Amino acid sequence: MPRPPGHGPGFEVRRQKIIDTAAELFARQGYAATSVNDLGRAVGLAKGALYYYIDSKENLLIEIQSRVMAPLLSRAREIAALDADPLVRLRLLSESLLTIIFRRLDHIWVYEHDYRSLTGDYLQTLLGQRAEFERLVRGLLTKAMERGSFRAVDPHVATLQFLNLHNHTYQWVKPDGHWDAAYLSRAYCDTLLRGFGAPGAALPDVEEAAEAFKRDRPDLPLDPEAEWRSASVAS
Amino acid sequence: MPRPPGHGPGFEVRRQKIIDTAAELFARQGYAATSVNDLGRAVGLAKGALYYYIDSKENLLIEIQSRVMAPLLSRAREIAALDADPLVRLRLLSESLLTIIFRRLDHIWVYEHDYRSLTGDYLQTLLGQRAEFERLVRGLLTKAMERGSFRAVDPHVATLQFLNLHNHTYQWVKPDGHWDAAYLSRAYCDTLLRGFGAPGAALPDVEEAAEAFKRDRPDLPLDPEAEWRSASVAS
Amino acid sequence: MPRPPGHGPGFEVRRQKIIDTAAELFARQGYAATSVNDLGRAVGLAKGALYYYIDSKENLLIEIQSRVMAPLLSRAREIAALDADPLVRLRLLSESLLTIIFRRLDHIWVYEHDYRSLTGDYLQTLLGQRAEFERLVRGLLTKAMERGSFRAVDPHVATLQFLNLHNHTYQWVKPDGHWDAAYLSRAYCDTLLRGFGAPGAALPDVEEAAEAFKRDRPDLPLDPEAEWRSASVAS
Amino acid sequence: MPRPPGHGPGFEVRRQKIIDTAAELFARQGYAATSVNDLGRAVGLAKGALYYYIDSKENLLIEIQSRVMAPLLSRAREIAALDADPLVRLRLLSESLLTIIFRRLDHIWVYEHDYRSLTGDYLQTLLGQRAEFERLVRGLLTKAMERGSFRAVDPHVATLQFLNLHNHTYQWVKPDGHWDAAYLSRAYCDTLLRGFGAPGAALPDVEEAAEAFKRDRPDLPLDPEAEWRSASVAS
DNA sequence: CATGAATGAGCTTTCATTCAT
DNA sequence: AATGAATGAAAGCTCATTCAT
Repeated sequence: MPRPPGHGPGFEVRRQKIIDTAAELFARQGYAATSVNDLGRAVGLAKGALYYYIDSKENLLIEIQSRVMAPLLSRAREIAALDADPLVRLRLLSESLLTIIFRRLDHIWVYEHDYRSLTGDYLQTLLGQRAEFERLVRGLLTKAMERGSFRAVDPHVATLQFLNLHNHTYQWVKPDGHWDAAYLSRAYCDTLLRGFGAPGAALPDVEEAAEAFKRDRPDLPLDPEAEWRSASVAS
Repeated sequence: MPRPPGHGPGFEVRRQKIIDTAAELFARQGYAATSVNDLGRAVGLAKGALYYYIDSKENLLIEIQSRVMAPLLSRAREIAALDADPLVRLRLLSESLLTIIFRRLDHIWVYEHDYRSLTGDYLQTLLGQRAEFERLVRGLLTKAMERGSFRAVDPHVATLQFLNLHNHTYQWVKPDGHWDAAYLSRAYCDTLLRGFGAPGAALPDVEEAAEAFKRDRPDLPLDPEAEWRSASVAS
Repeated sequence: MPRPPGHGPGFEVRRQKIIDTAAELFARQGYAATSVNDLGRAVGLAKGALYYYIDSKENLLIEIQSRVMAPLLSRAREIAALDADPLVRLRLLSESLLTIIFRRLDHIWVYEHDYRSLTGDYLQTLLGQRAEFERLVRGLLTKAMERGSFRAVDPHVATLQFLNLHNHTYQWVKPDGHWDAAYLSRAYCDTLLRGFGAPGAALPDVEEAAEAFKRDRPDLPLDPEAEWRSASVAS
Repeated sequence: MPRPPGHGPGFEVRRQKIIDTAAELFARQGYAATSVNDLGRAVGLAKGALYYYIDSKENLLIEIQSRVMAPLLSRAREIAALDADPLVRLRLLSESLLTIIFRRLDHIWVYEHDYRSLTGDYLQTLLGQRAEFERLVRGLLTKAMERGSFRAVDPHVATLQFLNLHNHTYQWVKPDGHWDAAYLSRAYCDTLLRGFGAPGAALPDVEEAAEAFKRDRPDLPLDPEAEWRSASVAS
């Protein structure tokens, strides 16, 4: 997103801080119920000054959506491409998704709640990205069925169960509670893998395999460096 | 909810129509983003005339929430009190919940999305009712564990999985699609009962038992007569 | 004020009741802050039915003003024309004015407070009537000076003192308190007659003379029959 | 009343101008009958911009009431505490009150007419301040009776006469007429002191004594510097 | 006589956005 | 880089009034 030329070094830092704060407010009060005034007060900047950093209120919403979508999709692509049992990949994908939810709960609230306030092109882009994520999940589930690990169920319905189970978590999770992403991911996958599992099939030790991957690549659930690289995600 | 005295016979009919329309608009655009003007245009009434039927915009939200909560909770209580295997009761509860979601998708959107726009007493009441529903689910899950049908898992986490799976459905379901509430309920419970099931336990034929109940009481998932009786739910 | 022809016998009764109630509400809440709805509720009539009896909200204000002005001015003319010492006539006029204030405090509130909400012709008429009342008072005061009962003071300023003293009473008087119109009138006139009195002049026993008049004509302060004859007052 | 931080130098000036204009409009049309739109038009500002300066319409009313009450009560306290004959103090208090009425006639209109539109805490505060003022007057009248300067009359009724006489002046006075506060005060006190005076008592030369005080303290009737300092009045 | 229903203008207030400085 | 000031549109809601029945 190109800016007018000649910005000082602090520009981007402050800009990111503003988006952070916006996510917090939008999550707490809703996008429509949060005023630009509220945001200005929260970041300690007069309304006029805010517009030096942001283009519009809707643009903030877009940025927040991107911040969720970009790392999520980039990690999902990577995990789906791993050379590992589909069950293990599902387990890793689950933890990656839950990790983002735990780390940036407010962004997720906005992502889940207010994406329908978006209009025009960006909404289309976003829906496309959501569809891609869904396809990645479905691909793994289908592979597990083909291998005989899972019963033959409608892959679409199975995918939606996977997504329901994970995506609704933001509604009640508390980031500083006594559960973490790894714990919940294990519990969810326990249910799903058994639930989808073919009657006779002996499921591999998914947990151990996932552990091994995470030992090698601690950034696998969520890259901490590029965490909020809001670079647009090529679809 | 008694109205000021002296309203003609058409009053209540039109009033219900207005609430219906409001649910539709709120679902599509969000509560905060829908103006009373929009609603007036949609029902073909000037803004002023609208207020002849409604008390306030927030009151519409309350009515919509009640229309979801009242039948849901009343049915849930009844099902939980049935003399049947907890697994069967879970299956019936699942279908009841999904039936409401299918029948009044727009109400559910509002119910799930905009309950945080409520203020004051009613919000407290609503949260209390949601908590009661959650307790009913947890009670059945716990009983299934005590009987040895389910593995010993954290009942709280199990409850949340049940709710995640069902409650997120509104996000993608299409009421006129090729799935119905019974089909989805079967799929969800297939996953959950197997997923939670104790390794050696032979699960009973839940589907057949549930069918029997529904044959006897076709209104069990959702009473069609009193469907939207928005009578307040005694807590 | 001619009505559409063919009104039943109860019409005028109910109409008067409505004006009474309006005066009560206007006095309590102010003319602008009282809605036609409030009035309807107070008289137990739907808004639509009200307009069968009244022409408009402003018209109510006019009627209330008339109900004060008509008896006040009619009595004032009569008293001013009496064959009696000007001091006695002032005393009788004072009591007449205070009697109206006590009897219809709410009308007086409206009269004093909201006459400026009137527009057009009627406001002019009303101001003319107020001026006439003022002239009657001034006439009596002037006569008292000419006779040497009063010091020579600016008659205009003296008149305004008389009016200030009486007309502001509505602000704090309580009709069911332990003072009545006669008591206050005596107190006010005590102050005024002594205050205006010429240094050497021996003031007559005004109280006794006034008593005599009232014995003969108990209706002198305020005609109870024609009390609210809202017939328009010829100016 | 500190404003949100960071207002330019012109802010307070314009703010005061707006309150002035509001007083003018409220006086002419009444508080309830004056719209924020009217006010905006009168000060040449769009409705939205007005709210940059004011908090609410009711707040304007509060400020106007304060502008009357604060200087009035502060001066009244000071005068009541003077070491002088109660009659002289009454004379000074009278002139102080009339001076405020002359100087800010529109504020007084609002003060007298629309105080009942106030709600909540501020109304209570205001009524308390009005009661205090009344107590100060009554105190002086009582002292004059104790000294034998005045006849023994009901102090409450005497107080109300003092207040009626002065407070109703706003109804007809014209600030640019040929009378001023000093003239009217002299006339009113002439009437009251003689009217209340004990039969045999030789009243001191109140006018001369009052003149002496005013020569020493030209700001005694009304401090011109802090004239509209709307600082809250400690009760 | 009286009602329920409707309207359109107006109310107070908040909003996202702009811009000269 | 940031501010104070301004705008015009729109928000939720109330109002006086009308009228078919």
